[in-house]
Amino acid sequence: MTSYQFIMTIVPLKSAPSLVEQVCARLARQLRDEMDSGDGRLPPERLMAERLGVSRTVLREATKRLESQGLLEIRHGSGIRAVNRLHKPLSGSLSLLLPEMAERLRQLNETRAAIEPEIARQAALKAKAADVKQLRAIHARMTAADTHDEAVEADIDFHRTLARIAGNEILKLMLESLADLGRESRRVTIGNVGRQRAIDHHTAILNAVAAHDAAAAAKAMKHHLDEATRDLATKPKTKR
Amino acid sequence: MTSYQFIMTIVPLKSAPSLVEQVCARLARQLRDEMDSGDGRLPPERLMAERLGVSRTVLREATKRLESQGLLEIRHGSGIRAVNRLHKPLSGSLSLLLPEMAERLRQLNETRAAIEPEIARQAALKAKAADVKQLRAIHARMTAADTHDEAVEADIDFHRTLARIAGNEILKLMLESLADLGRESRRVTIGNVGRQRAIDHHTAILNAVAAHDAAAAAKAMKHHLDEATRDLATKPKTKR
DNA sequence: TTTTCGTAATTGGTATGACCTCCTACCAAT
DNA sequence: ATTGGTAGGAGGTCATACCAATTACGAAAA
Repeated sequence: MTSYQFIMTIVPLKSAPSLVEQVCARLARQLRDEMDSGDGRLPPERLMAERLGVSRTVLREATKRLESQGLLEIRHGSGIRAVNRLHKPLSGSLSLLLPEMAERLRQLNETRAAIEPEIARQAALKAKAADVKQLRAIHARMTAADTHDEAVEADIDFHRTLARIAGNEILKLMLESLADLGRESRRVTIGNVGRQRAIDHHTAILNAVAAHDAAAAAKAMKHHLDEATRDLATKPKTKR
Repeated sequence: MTSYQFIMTIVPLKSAPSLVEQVCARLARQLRDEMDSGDGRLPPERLMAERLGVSRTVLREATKRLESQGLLEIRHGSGIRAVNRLHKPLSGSLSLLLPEMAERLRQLNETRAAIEPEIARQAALKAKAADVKQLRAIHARMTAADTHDEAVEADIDFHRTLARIAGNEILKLMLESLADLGRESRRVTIGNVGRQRAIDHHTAILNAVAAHDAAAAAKAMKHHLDEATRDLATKPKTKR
């Protein structure tokens, strides 16, 4: 056995995690373990740093990172609180990846066409009575909306609730991440002319979900998105 | 007009962005504009801080955030360089959302079943000769793989390349983000028994893409993923 | 008693300087 | 040509001081 062979079996040492990394991991773990407690307010920076035995610099860098990950909200003068905005990082990535609006919308619709029929299908398989009731309430809200913003929020809420019912956290997170990207295009797809049709589409989807008809739900969702894609293709005057 | 009506039209002031936010935006913009220059090395922290007219504290917090977003890599003692790891944030979110392994795999497969047939379909519509040639090379690599790790990398590369060919950055990013989640499950799906079958499935997908048969590509991919899901359901002994 | 105003206290944001620790480049010795 | 040692560069951490936004509280006015 030569000395080279001995050296080749030595595994490279892994560098020790920095204090910032350690504090991040610690805080993330605590956030998960105590996620239902109180109003989510965290102690002040200075106190947390002291308790963890690190400098305020380390604590600040750690909290900044967790803010970036969508786990914390930091407010100047108010304090830090726990939030659940895990879609935020992907929204950020997508904005960086696709700065050009037209191409962003094209890819967005293509992506939605891939995932939302499956979401609708799963929702139809899994919906309970309370779920259907909630969908109807949102649907009524969208029907009764007085302003465009109200209609947009109801529309997004409808889709979001389907994702929740579908029970797949990954798809739900993806849809949530896409929501901000798609907000502007809804000005076209559910403007005065398109809104009634969107409402009709939602009705078909809702009925299929209530009836636990997975195939019909997927089909209705696909139809809804195909029509929206067509709208956007024929009305290129969306504002930036 | 009452004074209340006047007050109701006053829009709340938006707080000025902090220096950290401004530096983040500035650096992100510069990273995008100069993304092809050199080895991606950024100047030292102290120098960047001086040039931007801010303290090193602000610069550090900003770079930490950009690291968290997958745009930078920071190495103690070596410096900071630009990277493209936009999938990193979503990978992180997913790990936080789904700590439990079995449920993570179930949802992962469900998600892949939604998006990968569409990726295969688009790839079939858009593939050029060079794309097909690349897929064949990867395929040959997977066929000839001596170790499990080689096979896994080739498998992931095959799927990743289909996503690139498909030309949808959103779907590509999502698939990239899922790759780490799915690495362990491939120990089952392309272990010694399953590998030949996975290779056969890839062959069918590759042939459909080469023939620009979108429907066949989507169908072959769906079949591939359904079989993988079945494998995982019958072999629950995946290691943590 | 209720409402409004002013101020102190709290809490995050920024700057500075010092020092520690890891990594790289370079020179001297073998 | 190779190896070992060291200086210098670059990120990591700490402490302190001060700035800026928000909240809480007490006093004054209605």
